Amino acid sequence: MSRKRMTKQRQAILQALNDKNCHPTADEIYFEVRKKIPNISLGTIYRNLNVLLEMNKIREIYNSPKYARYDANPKPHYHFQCQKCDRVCDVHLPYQRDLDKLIADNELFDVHHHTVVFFGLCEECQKKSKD
Amino acid sequence: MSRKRMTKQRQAILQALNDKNCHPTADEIYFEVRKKIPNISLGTIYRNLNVLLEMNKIREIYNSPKYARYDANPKPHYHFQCQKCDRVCDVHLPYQRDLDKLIADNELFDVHHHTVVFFGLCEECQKKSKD
DNA sequence: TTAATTGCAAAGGCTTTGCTATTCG
DNA sequence: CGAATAGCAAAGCCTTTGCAATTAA
Repeated sequence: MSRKRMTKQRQAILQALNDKNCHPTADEIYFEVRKKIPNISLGTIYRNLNVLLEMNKIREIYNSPKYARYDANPKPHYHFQCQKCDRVCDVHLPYQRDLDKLIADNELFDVHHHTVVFFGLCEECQKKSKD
Repeated sequence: MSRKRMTKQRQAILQALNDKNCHPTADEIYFEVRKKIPNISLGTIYRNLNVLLEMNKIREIYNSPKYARYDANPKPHYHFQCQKCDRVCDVHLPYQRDLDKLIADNELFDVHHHTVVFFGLCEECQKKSKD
């Protein structure tokens, strides 16, 4: 990893992210930062977000897969995703319905359901990393 | 919603999804189904997956946002996403570290962490829907 | 000075869509 | 027969990347 600078663009992006209480998309950050740096480009936004991720200054929400995955079981249940091979499997932990109620009671949201995804290494990738 | 048919293509896609124990991407389904219907097109795969979603025969994993969202807080915590306006906010429920251990003890996965996302209506969208 | 970074524009990669021909019911 | 669906290809949309000019350290 190369030595990182703190450019005014990178500074402004981090600032914009800190000012938002909800979690913006790259595009929303772009519009926010353009108030201060009108000619900043969207490419710069994306590049800086990726640098800030590398530096562990920010997080990407969900670490979700870059493209859709489908499940033939429509009942709510939890998943595991391997961080190495991206495989997604079911997890045998019953759906915790009381969590929805807990949130609904403590926040102003009207909660319908929730999803849980565990991340780590699947059996096969654990074996491979021992080689 | 229009009256749905059960074409051999739709049938084969559903079959392929049921046969996989892990959760495939559209592309993986495409390659699987082509063994039976060699000239099926990727557009048909996507269109049918969307129809099957509408019919509640299958689920899309995560219901995650279509594009990345960023978070200035790198510590693990849970999120709420509004199903109407897509806004993503923090939820004040402490990270349940014991869940990771529970899964690691009961499955063959090496679990590092997990994410939780609650879905429902945010305060503003609840108000709007009363109008 | 010089390696990192920016802007711009083009390219990538997954997903959707328009159109015509087919096919299920 | 008529509406829904398939195939094909083009378009869309978010994100990444190549390149020459600029800038932080």
